[in-house]
Amino acid sequence: MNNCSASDSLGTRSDRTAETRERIERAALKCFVAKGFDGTSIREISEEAGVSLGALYVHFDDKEDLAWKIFNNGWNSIAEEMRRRAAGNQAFPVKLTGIVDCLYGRFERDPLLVTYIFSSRHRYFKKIGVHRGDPYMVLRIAIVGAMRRGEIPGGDVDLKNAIVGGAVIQTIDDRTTGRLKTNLTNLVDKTVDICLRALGWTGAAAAAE
Amino acid sequence: MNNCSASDSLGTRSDRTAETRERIERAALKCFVAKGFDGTSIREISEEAGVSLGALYVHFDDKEDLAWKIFNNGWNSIAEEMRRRAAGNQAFPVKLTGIVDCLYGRFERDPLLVTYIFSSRHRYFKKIGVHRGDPYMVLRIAIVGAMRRGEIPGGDVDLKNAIVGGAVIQTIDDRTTGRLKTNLTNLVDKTVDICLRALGWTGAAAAAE
Amino acid sequence: MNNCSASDSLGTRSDRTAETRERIERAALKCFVAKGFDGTSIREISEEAGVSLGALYVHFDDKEDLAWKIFNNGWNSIAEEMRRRAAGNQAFPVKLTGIVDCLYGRFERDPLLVTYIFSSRHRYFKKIGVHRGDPYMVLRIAIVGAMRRGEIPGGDVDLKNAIVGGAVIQTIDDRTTGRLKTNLTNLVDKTVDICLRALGWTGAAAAAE
Amino acid sequence: MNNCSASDSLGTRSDRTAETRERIERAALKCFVAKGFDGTSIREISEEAGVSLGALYVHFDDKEDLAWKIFNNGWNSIAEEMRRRAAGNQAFPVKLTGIVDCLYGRFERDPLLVTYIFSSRHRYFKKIGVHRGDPYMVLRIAIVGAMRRGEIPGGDVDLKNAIVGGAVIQTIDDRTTGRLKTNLTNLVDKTVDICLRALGWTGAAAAAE
DNA sequence: GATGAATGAGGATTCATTCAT
DNA sequence: AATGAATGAATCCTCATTCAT
Repeated sequence: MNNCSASDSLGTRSDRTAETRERIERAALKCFVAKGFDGTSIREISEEAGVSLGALYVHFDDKEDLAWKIFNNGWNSIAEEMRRRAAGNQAFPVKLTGIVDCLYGRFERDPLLVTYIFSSRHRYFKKIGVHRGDPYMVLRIAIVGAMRRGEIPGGDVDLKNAIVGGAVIQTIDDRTTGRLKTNLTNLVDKTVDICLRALGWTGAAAAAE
Repeated sequence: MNNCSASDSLGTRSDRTAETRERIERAALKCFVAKGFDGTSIREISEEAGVSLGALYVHFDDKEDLAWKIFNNGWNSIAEEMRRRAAGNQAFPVKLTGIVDCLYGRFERDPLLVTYIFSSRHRYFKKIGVHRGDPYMVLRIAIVGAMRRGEIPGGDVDLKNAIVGGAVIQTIDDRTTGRLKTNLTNLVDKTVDICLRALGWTGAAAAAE
Repeated sequence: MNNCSASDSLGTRSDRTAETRERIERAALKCFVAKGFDGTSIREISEEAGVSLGALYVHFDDKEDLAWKIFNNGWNSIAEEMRRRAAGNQAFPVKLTGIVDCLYGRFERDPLLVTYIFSSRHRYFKKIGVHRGDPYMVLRIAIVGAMRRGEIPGGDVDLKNAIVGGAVIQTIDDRTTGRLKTNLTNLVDKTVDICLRALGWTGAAAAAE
Repeated sequence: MNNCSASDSLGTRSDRTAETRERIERAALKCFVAKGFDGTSIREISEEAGVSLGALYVHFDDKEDLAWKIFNNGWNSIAEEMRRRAAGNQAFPVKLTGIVDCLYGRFERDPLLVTYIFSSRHRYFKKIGVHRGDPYMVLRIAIVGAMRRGEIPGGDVDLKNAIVGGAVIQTIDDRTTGRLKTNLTNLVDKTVDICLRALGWTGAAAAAE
């Protein structure tokens, strides 16, 4: 029924296959953010994606698999970028800036994905457990490292981690709900400053001496 | 709590009516937190509450009404307590301590309710709008007040509000997921300290001079 | 809870009881006509009647019993009046006028009841069967009598009965739906004239000779 | 009726789809006539049709949509045939014969449909309104035409329309309830005669002169 | 008699999933 | 790979009826 000529914009079969899969994922993302996982039906996703109902099951095992793959890809991709930017021997403020910039930048480039990741993360905590490389841990490791090196005072790692993590998440949340009007990429430095102060970072003073 | 007659543990008819309603609300709360609104069936709630399926509709219009009333009561109750504790001419640290203590205390006394409130709040933002007296605004007003009085430096109210608010919410979240093991009531002072530092509060230094 | 003094407008207990029953019947009548038997709930009836839900079961066995009693009382009452007006040795036109006048008059005095009777009659045909005295039969007997006496030509009793009966019923129906605007009591004579002509009545011509 | 391939009694997919839809409509028709709209459950219809419960919602929006489509198709189909048979310059008796023959013929060929149409028509009067081409109006227009041409005396169009219309409807009704035993197609001429007499038609006399 | 909370069977509808084409 | 009709379990909700007060 589909006779594709050589001049089609998407030539090969696998190109088209991948494109369909992509369309389904984007449609699902949009629906899940708007109405939640349970509030979204397979039919809605297929309509939003402009494909048939059955097409979904060609590319994904089931609805849960679809939601999971979108989450997991995004979660891992964010984690990977955060790890990269917080790696090495950079000073803590540089690492923190990398982490915040990664999240804020992602959000402004793809708000749907970041919103989905953060709002559905609880659903998958049991499944993903806690890995050295997940976003929570990347921040935690950076904080512990800063403490070890004396960049910030020690103690209460879990509390400080929660507070700095929550600060970033809530900023994104407030941006989504409209309470924050500024493009987040412009707030990276201020956010980092406030978090550094919260953590008792005194490097600037030291540097200034 | 009940005026019981000699012949029955729950005397009057209206006592029993109120008790049934209460049972349904607690059961719904438990289910909603465990499985989400859409993931919870009316039947599960009624079984958890130990009442018939139909009893639910004697006390609430529908499932949505039930969820809304639980949320709204809790939200208003928390807001009311926060307002009370942040009112008057107290110094900013005192107000902030009141706010944090209110939330942490509530959580430890009724974790289900606080978890439900915070995890379902997005669902109701459109419905409740932003009022002078809601939890978000109580904190914001305290921050603005502190800036006016020179207790903390000015600027970026929305960002600072997000950060401090997020800090508290995430602390509660981490407590729920087990990342934080300490009873939150023991973390009030430390949390307030960190938040004060984040906000650039210099009162202690000033006081020390 | 009800302490009725001697000065109450409805003094005795049985007066009040009868009044409640009446209120329920009228409320049910209104609801049944508006939304049908199945489309009307017991709760709606009790609200329309201004009594409690349970009150209904004090006066009637169940919903079906309520509907039946309203129907049966009305049906018998109409039949009884029709029998009386079509009785005796009067000329056929007089009898027919009595029948039509009875139905049209009833309708204009109590449209709800007559509408209910005619629209729910099929529901009860099995239960009431065909009696010598029911409305259908009263008309049929009058027609047969007129044939016997030579007032109208013979033959096709069932067809003629259907046609004359349908004529009257449809007139009422058209009045209900608004297709007929004239008060039916003003249409009695014309209706009778048309029916007489339909039945081949020649008495007027004979009388005129 | 179906183009069957060699390998299957119902060839194409769309053939089977249409057949399923048909089966559901016939099953619904049977149930609605037997037990009324409200008295019929979706499950009963699906069982009668020999399809799954969900199949109903593949072909119709909901129960109401199903009932409406059956009614509307039938109503329009009858109206269309009546219009055709009452069209042109034929003499009034011919037109009336066409109308009555159409209804009686339909009834004897498909009693279920005609019974359903007439017994559920009130339910849809608001929705369909009054159109030039609906069954009521076809008769009315024929009567008005006959008056204009002097075939029958003038006056009281609405009343006469009601009476003739009611005559036909009641005949069908009496046939359904068993009060009339004769096949209606044999009663067309007699019915028309009686109705013509009711309307004061004198053409036969004139023709006889 | 009157009340209305409580019951639970039954009804309409949705929805993830399958499978023949 | 893509389609969409078909399935039937599961869900929300309604409703007649009961019964303790």
